[in-house]
Amino acid sequence: MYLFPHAEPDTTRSERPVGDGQGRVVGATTVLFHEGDRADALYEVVSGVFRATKIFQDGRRQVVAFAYPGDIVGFGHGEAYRFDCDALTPARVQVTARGDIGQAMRQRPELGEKILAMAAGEVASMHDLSVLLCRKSAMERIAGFLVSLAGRTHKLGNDQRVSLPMCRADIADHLGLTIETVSRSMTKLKVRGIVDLPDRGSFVIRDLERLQELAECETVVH
Amino acid sequence: MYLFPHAEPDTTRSERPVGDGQGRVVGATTVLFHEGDRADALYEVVSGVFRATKIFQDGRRQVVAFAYPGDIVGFGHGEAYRFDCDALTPARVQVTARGDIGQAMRQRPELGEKILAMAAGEVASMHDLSVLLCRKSAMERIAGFLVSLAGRTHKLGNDQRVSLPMCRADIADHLGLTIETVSRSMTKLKVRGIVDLPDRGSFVIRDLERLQELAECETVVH
DNA sequence: CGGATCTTTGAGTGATGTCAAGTGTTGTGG
DNA sequence: CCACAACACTTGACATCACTCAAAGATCCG
Repeated sequence: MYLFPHAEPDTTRSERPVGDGQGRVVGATTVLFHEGDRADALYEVVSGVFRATKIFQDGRRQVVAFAYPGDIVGFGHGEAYRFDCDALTPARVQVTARGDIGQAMRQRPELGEKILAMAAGEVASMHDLSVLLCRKSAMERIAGFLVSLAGRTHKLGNDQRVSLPMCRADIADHLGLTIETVSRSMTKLKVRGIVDLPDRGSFVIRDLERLQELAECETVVH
Repeated sequence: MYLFPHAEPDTTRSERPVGDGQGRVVGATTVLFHEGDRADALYEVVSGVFRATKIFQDGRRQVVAFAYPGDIVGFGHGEAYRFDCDALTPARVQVTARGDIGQAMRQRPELGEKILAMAAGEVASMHDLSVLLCRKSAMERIAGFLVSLAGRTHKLGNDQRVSLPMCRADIADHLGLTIETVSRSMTKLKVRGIVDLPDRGSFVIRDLERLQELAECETVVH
């Protein structure tokens, strides 16, 4: 269900939309927008995974969020986008020009409540992130992150292969750790038999209960 | 300017509103709501400072936000509030019953855009928090926090006394540090002549430039 | 004045960051 | 199909920063 199914995809960008009624199709590494660009569109992820990244002068990077199908990116910005956003996998997005929102709301006031709900979702996920960052140990953050990923991809159970489309550096910059610490923590989880790491791009939860114990604080699953 | 100036204050709570047209008056330590309460009202801070706190099973605490005049609390929750909120100082809040929002939006669709802006502000402040938490060193977090406080109270300059209504434990739990580390970092800032700490409840920036250098990454000032 | 609470300061420890080397994987061009 | 380069990931050794535990000031409030 799209909030604004009548909205035209934004054709002013370099990546041309492929009109198939399913929204714009983009390849991996496609940039949706850069920090500082005029925030003139919302993107609902239809398929694939996106990465929202903020880069600081000193070269440090924060991965603000990973966006999965159903998530909306480009919300909660003012005039300009506050971070870069690019695709980690081939993906599809539903684009809504921002100007259309006010218009749509005037026509269909009940949309306001949907927008409220969207806002709540966005704020909630930021809460989750800051909760994750406040957890003291690297292990807790990693465990929490993996549980959250499994939940978002509807594979929150034992022995299901969960895709891990982001690299270690992305995870590290998301959790405020180094790639070495991420690697060591994951290895430790593997050695303890809590997860399996069949290859770079995926993981399997072998003992969800213990993983959740490690994650400790209630992990909000979307 | 209030979004819903016609809204009646919520009279169902233990703290009775004092109807003076300026919203409800509350004393320090007054609880606006607890985590888990039905999220049926928004609160705009008119004066004073509030604290949003999340407490975990293991006893750890996260201070999700400090709310200053102009800030809106109670936004971005679903059915139930996601954290506790109480006053750090005597304060006034403008209360809007949540049911009134949908109603108000139907009547005045242009409100939708205001709500969008509110959501943007809420999301932005959560971004800022996670940025703060990702900064590696304790010093950067403290410096960033002090700069942010000075900005929010419109005293972002040298030699102005800025109120510090929250205790060290609140700061620590906000920044993901311990009170000892907070204390040591503040002392170090004082020794270096960057800030002055005339008493518990306030600080004075003596060298804004150096403080901002320590905070490094762009600190968004509200 | 005295107790309670908050804050500061000190000493020691441990987790995570840093630096560095080594292994594995992917993709390209011969 | 293989060789090689580029990149991603893992592992190890060491250093450092922040946490823990402990005690000693400050400040507040009766």
